[in-house]
Amino acid sequence: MIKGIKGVKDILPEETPRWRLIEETARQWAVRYGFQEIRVPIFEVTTLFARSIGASTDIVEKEMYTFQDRDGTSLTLRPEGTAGTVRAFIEHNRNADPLPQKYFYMGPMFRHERPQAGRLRQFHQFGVESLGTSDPRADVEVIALLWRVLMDLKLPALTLEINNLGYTADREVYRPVLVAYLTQHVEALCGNCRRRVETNPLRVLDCKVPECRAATEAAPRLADSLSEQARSYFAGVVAGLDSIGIPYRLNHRLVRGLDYYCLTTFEVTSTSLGAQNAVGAGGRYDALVETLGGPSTPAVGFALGLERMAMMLSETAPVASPGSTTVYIAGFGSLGSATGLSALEELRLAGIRAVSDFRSGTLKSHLRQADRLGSRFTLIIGDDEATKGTAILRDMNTKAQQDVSLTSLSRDISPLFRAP
RNA sequence: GUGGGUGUAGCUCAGUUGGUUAGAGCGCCGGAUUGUGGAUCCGGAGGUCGCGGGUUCGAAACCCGUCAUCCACCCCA
Repeated sequence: MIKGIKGVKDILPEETPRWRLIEETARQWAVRYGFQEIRVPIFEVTTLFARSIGASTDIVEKEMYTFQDRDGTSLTLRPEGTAGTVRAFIEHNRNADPLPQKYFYMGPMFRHERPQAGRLRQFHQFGVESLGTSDPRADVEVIALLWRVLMDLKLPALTLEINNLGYTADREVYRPVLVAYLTQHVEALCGNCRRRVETNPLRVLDCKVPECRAATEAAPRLADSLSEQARSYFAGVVAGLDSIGIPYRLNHRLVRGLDYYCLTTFEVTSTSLGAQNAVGAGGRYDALVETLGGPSTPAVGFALGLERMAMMLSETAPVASPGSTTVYIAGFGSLGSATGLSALEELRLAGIRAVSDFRSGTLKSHLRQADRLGSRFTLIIGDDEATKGTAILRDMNTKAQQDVSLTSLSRDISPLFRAP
């Protein structure tokens, strides 16, 4: 038997209603906030991701699905959505259009990781990018959108945390200060963090190991090394969130895993998720457009993990059965089944959801099918009815039956499905 | 990449200290008199016990390997 790939899942019909709810909610809020949908390719040249995400990040170093095209160029299945969106923005000269350009996207992403709860190799994200505004209110707008989507879906136990990463120059001031402190306390750090002191000291602050957390409790804070400009920008974000009532927590340890972030970063986690507890996260990335060869353009964005949202939603699954709007056609006997087929088509053309089971040859088995499918009505057409040019319409709840004429079928049945 | 748990019917799982035709519930198909569903009763289909070796008179069970899957580390949405 040919099986699916490790970490790549089928979303079966029982789950798709939940997915549609998530997607439609996200789309609706994005549009309300003035974002437009963009659809970018699922694969790009490898250098795009290496340059944007950061060559020394885990994603680029060991998680990308990279392969050679027939002409030898290196291509990669997108591990996230920002790079492609920014590439499209540059390539199509969208900065020549009225700014800001605000996009949202939805679709599969690919990362070669070891699968676990809430982590797959093909997973799905909804994301937004707001390009061209360097006002704190743009950050607030994006965070608000993120929060509203999650609130609308009533996802449980959420916390929004934000932090100020400052400008690149600020971090360069802070880095040696932090490294000096960490070197004094190396013995207290976990093995991983000892290595990180060299490679990526900021991430030590984000370590979950209790010893590391204790050791860095008294560490000098990035906030104290920030320029006046960075501070006042962040103050604007915080004030904006306050004024529109978005609840957040400051977390000076919050460090994102992608290199392109600066200033505002944020993350929403849920305690109902397991180890992979981040539902959505994002931040500002003012330098990225230029890094990728475009005009200097400030930007903010976020991404939401759709699988993780679906996991949380399943606890309060609001799946409605479609049966309440269905007519089941029970056509049996040689003439009856032929007539049933045309009745099916007629109702469908009239906009009514009509189904039948072509394996059923007896009225009894038809009714069992109709019941199992949860159909609201069954239209019975045996040979007798077919010769008379009529059918019996049975209400499956009340068992009331009435004759209907086959010549006026859709006209007679349509009113039954009007909203009361 | 590292660690731990689990692999028996479509699904959820039993299966005694190794013992002969491997079970249940749900689901599926059919029947309970001729054209009327759900309940009940009856019957039926469906399993290389993940795979490959080994121990043994005998393995679903014990041992080794392997694969898959789940969870965790790591990392991230």
